[in-house]
Amino acid sequence: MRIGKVAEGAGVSVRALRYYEEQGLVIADRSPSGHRQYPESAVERVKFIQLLYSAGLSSKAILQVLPFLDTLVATPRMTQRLKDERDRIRTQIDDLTRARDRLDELIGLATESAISPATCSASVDAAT
Amino acid sequence: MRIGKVAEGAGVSVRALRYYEEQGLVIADRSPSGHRQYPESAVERVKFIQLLYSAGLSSKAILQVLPFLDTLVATPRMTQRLKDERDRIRTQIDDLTRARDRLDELIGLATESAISPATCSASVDAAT
DNA sequence: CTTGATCCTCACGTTGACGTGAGGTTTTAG
DNA sequence: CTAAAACCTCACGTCAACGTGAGGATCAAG
Repeated sequence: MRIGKVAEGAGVSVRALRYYEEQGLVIADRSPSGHRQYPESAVERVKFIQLLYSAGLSSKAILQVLPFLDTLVATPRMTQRLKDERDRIRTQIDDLTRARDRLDELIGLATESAISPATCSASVDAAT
Repeated sequence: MRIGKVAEGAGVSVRALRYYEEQGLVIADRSPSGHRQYPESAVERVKFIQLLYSAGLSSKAILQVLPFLDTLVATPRMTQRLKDERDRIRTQIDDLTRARDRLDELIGLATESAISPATCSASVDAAT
């Protein structure tokens, strides 16, 4: 597979794939002419990388976790990193949940005050 | 209240408070000598701003929803913005939850392979 | 053989929320 | 009164994950 197809399949840009290689996250063979050659599995791998990025992991953090996908052997260091990141994600979920609840409150108040057409006409009626 | 106390109370840097003012998120009076003067309520306000930042809102987005806190009057535009951001946070929570679950899987596999001391000695026993 | 699509390697540009001095004034504790 | 602490305004630095040309080679189709 060439880079364009992988990009399309994984839903990322070609530039992103080159960047991932630069970071050591994806390894690509080269054709004699220098074009990158990816195995089919690269698409899934990149999707997983994207998942971790969207979860807020840095390239370095991903780099420390990815080898496990390949070898299925975890050093204590890798296991710890996995747990650390999971815990970080947990607290971030909690933060987001709090923020969402606060926004829900505000939206409640906002839509309440938005009934003002009726409320307003009522008070206008009362005023007249 | 002066800037240092607000920073301490809200758990942010002095620089951050100046930045918030620059963005129009916090308004501060000035003493005759030019020092910023905040009302007590500034601490809670800044905490709320931090909550929104940590939820991924940009300064501009915060600027569009904050007036509601002051006036308790929401324009349709503000209400829509509130809903948009809440929905964005919802999907982000979903993304994070998926990522957390994937990591939990991996941690499961990792700790499983980490029982290898016993497993290993067992297989060593079997091998001998 | 040619041309348009795809690929390559530099290498600088972008964005947001601050960090970090530089150089100077004001406040406060003793 | 004096020194340290706190404050002020510029204004440049940072960091990560790419975006965006520049300038050129390679590939697939007709």
